[in-house]
Amino acid sequence: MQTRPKRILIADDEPDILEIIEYNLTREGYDVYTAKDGNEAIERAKQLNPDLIILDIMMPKKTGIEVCQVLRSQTLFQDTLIIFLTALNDEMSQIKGLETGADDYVSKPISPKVLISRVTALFRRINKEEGKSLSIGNIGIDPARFMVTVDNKDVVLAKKEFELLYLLASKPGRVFLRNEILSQVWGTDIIVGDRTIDVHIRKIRQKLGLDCITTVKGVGYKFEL
Amino acid sequence: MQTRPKRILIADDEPDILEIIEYNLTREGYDVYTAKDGNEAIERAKQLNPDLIILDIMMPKKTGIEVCQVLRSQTLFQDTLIIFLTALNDEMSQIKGLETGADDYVSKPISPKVLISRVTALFRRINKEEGKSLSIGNIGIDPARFMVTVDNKDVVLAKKEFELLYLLASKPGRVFLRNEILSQVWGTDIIVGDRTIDVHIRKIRQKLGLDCITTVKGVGYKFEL
DNA sequence: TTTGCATGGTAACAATATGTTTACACAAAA
DNA sequence: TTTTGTGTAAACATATTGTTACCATGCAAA
Repeated sequence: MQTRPKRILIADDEPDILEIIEYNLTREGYDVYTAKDGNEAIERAKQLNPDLIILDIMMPKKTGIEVCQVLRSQTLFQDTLIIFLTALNDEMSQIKGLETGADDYVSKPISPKVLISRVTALFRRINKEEGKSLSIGNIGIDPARFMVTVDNKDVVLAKKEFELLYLLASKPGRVFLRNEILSQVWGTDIIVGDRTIDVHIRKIRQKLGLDCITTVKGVGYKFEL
Repeated sequence: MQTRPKRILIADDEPDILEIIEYNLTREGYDVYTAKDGNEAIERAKQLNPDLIILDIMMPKKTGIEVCQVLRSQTLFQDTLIIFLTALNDEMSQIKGLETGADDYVSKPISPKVLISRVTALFRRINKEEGKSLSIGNIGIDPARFMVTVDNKDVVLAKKEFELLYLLASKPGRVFLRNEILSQVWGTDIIVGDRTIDVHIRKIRQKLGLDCITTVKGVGYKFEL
């Protein structure tokens, strides 16, 4: 299924950074557009309706955070992906503290490889959410409605629970290592204990009322009826 | 599928940092080596051929960036992973870091947890080589599912059992010495008794219900139908 | 605001699967 | 026969996971 190239808007006031990112993302097959300050970012976002916006925090006219807030207040950009570029650690913590509605953060200095991997990861995540519902045996998983059904009866899962189940069910039978699960569901930077996975697995098993998740000791978990 | 421990070279002129990183990564099971300036880093890299090099930017003799450039110019280090350690706000090194082809960066002050998570993430990304499934006669061995099938019936093996079987089956007919088996499945550091292999072999034979592993007395074992 | 609830993370402990060693029987070779 | 190596079962130790309870947080309703 061939889709149109994803449109990416980058806003940063440093031409070097802009150029490097543009070069790398273009090479990956994206349609890349640029803006060099906050106001231009908003303006171009409106005319381009990009799939992803990469915002530097420190920009003239409007900061990335302000841009994000402006955009998020409009329904058009409700689902647009936004990545923040941050230079400083305290910026990072500041952002994370705030409810900014960004989908990811990348700190400077930017490694093109890391950025690309984050971008593709984000698009992949979105594709999954848009992907049609999974149906394995008597279990239905509908990312669009964020719902799971067992024997056509609705089961309500919390966010993390759902994401975890969806990940496992996306490749039934395949074993997911604990590491894989952590980075896919929790992200690479977030550090949580090992027991966390167990607890969520348990909750899923409990709520679904059937044993569709198999433990592979010393390795990970897999979805299996 | 125990692979040899990944080799990591850390270069930093601050002994404290070096020690903290070394301690944490060693505890994670990596083989860790250190260097305290740029020249030593290059030298040790050449003799060790590490899988990952962690370079502080600010070092005597040669900066991390220079080290990176030197190494990257050689085909041997073309695919070696490189992580930069950067102090905050170091704009210059940021820009140059981008051009030198580092795979990731971690900013100081260093959180061991974050560093470890980045390191494992990097290795995982590189490790796309998931073992291939084997199929010998009526036996199927699928590392992705961590499953063995005999006549299309699933057989559940424990981790070590699976790894052992996978090793033997990877080269049917070939005899693996007890030493080889130990180092491949258990690793070089771990010391276990001789009977341990026997016991696992026995469990595999038992679970598979057929004799596909042949004993070569005084030598080792081989997989054979 | 306060309250209550849902969520998610963690610690502590229990339960269980797995791995290792021991001990000994047996078979083959010297 | 003696020696050496291997198979087997059971005991033991350990690692891994399951489970529960508790706390912090955020959010929504009152």
